[in-house]
Amino acid sequence: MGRSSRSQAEQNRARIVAAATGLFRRRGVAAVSIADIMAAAGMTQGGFYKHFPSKDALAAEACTTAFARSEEAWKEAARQEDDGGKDALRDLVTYYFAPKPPEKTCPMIALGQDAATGEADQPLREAYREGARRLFEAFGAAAETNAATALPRERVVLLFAAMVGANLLARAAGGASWVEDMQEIVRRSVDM
Amino acid sequence: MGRSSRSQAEQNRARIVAAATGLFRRRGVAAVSIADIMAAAGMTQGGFYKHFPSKDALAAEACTTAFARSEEAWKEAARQEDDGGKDALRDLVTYYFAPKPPEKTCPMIALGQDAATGEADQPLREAYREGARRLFEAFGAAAETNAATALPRERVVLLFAAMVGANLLARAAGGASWVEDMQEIVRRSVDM
DNA sequence: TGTACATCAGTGAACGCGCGTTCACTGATGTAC
DNA sequence: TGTACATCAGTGAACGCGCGTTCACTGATGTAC
Repeated sequence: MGRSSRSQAEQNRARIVAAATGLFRRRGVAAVSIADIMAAAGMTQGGFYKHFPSKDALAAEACTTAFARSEEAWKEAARQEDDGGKDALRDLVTYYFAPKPPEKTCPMIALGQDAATGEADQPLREAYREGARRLFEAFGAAAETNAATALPRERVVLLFAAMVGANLLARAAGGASWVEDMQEIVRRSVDM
Repeated sequence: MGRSSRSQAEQNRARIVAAATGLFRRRGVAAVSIADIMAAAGMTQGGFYKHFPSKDALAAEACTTAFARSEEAWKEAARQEDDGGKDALRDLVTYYFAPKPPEKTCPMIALGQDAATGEADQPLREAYREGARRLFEAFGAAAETNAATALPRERVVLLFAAMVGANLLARAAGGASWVEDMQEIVRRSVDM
């Protein structure tokens, strides 16, 4: 096992980022070790520092990736054609509340603790702010796709906050029935 | 320094729980060590296990305490007389969004990651579920104090979710202007 | 009430362990001629 | 194109450190007579 080619190394780096992104969305940054990440990427621990200067640097990059993947999925969900594309926002919220494997947990929720606890100027915090802003804008864009049923801006903002809050509680409070009711109410509120 | 009296020991135990409650609300359970807690309580590390069988056991108890303190504060805020007690829900939401020292962070947000990541039957998870349910009920009760402006149940549930979501984002995304707008919109939505 | 002794809350050092990071080494890859 | 050498991606063991937990010890507290 000697030196890898440039393109192989590039692929390996991408595998590390992908593995980290999934693990961080599952458990948060702090609860995942570099050994965990490298094992998930199919390499040994020592090679990590050939690609990243520190865990924090990877955390920031993986955070950006997590939000980018999430944003793509949101846009895909809002673009769905099964209702003629008329209820983009409803499709988005339905997708957001649908059961998903833990490595697809919403990064706003999964990385919230890490972003909140870190230093104010930490790259992770900046990546979180930027990523959350983009999700917020994607939500607003979905709300505007159908002019006939356009919602007032205040209602859109309220729905976004409610959607995030309901999923935080769903993740933390397990299958409590009042939380499931809450998700259903938020979902229905999009139509009103 | 020999044996403490029973009442002194009882006080010391309470100081450990109080210190842990504040630290956990600041940084979450995982990011706080027993050495941190015992130092904050003014004792040395070794004495911890004279009061608790493990960190997890303290975590569950401190989680219960965190929610109880939060519930008391909510009820106090909703009971305020400066507007004649007519807008209990508005007072509650205003209190919830008001800047607070980090050791008074909402436990639904601060402990969400720990509750979500832990085992399903973990005592911490159970304490979180129970605590969150009680805050939800306290919110509902505040919404019902003034029959003249009583809100439909669906609206109350939506507002609760939105309030929690807005504060999660405020904590994680720092002082982003769209998040501050969001808090203001949620606060105003109580009046409509 | 006073004395003798058992109890046990708190101390401070130590335990094994997993963490993030470093390092000497390997050998295929990339480069210079 | 072929040869000689420098580079460096990945390995696997080690580093110091802080974690949760354990333990021998101390001496004031609580108890029995």
